[in-house]
Amino acid sequence: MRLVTWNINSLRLRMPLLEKLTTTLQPDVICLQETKVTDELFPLDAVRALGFEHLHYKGMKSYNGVAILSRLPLSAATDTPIWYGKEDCRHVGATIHAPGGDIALHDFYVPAGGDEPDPAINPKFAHKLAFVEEVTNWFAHQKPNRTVLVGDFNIAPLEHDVWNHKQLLKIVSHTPPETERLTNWQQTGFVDAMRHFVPPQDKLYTWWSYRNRDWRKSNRGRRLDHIWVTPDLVPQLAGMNVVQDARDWPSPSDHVPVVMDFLPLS
DNA sequence: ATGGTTGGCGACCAA
Repeated sequence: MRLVTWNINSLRLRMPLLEKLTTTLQPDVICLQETKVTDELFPLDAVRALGFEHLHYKGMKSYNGVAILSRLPLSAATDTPIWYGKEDCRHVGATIHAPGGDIALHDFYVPAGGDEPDPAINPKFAHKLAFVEEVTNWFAHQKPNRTVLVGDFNIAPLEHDVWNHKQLLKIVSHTPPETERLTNWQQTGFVDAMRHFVPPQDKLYTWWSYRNRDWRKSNRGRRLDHIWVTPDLVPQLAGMNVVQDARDWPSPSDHVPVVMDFLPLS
């Protein structure tokens, strides 16, 4: 099974890029964030035409929005909480009925958190911290197995998940309050599947700001997108690929897709 | 300390 996570930054604008991703990489499941489209306006026919017959999505006008596109049958989760009391379309869950057995899948778009890393003066940062805490508590009260968490977590937890660790310690996405909370969330029972393939001392990015003339030359990236799995799935991990070329596709998202291959389950 | 760019929408805000 080939799984992709991608913050597409407007699904309707980037349908041609979704098609390119699909034809070149042939994923079985794609998790999208920032679809920026209401459910009524979701491009259902175009997505089905790419081979994704099984869908679960939740969108709103202008902001946020998450979607799971699948070639494999799925059952949409109905027990996902309303985080921070806001129905703002940052999480969908589903059970994927894969050939070797079911896999639970969660697709998250964690709040970006604004610019000022102080929850007392920045409500967006307070929202971000509380969101991660609530999600952590939810998973802490479960015994997850055969579970995959993906998405744009908007936090780069490790020193080499950013281009300059020291300089970014005060920048939202890499501050200690965020990275500590992300670690706590992960420790509710998950393994960082991307770092399973790339050692922590190697740089690893999935996002490069639009605000760079030449993103490749400056290479001021961050790893904001993640794939976590429960330990029982680690033996099934077969390969990982950050599709860095997608940052140069026509009219690109500022995030690139991350691909994870799983061996058949038994 | 500041500016750099993009998307969505509607005459700015979020990232």
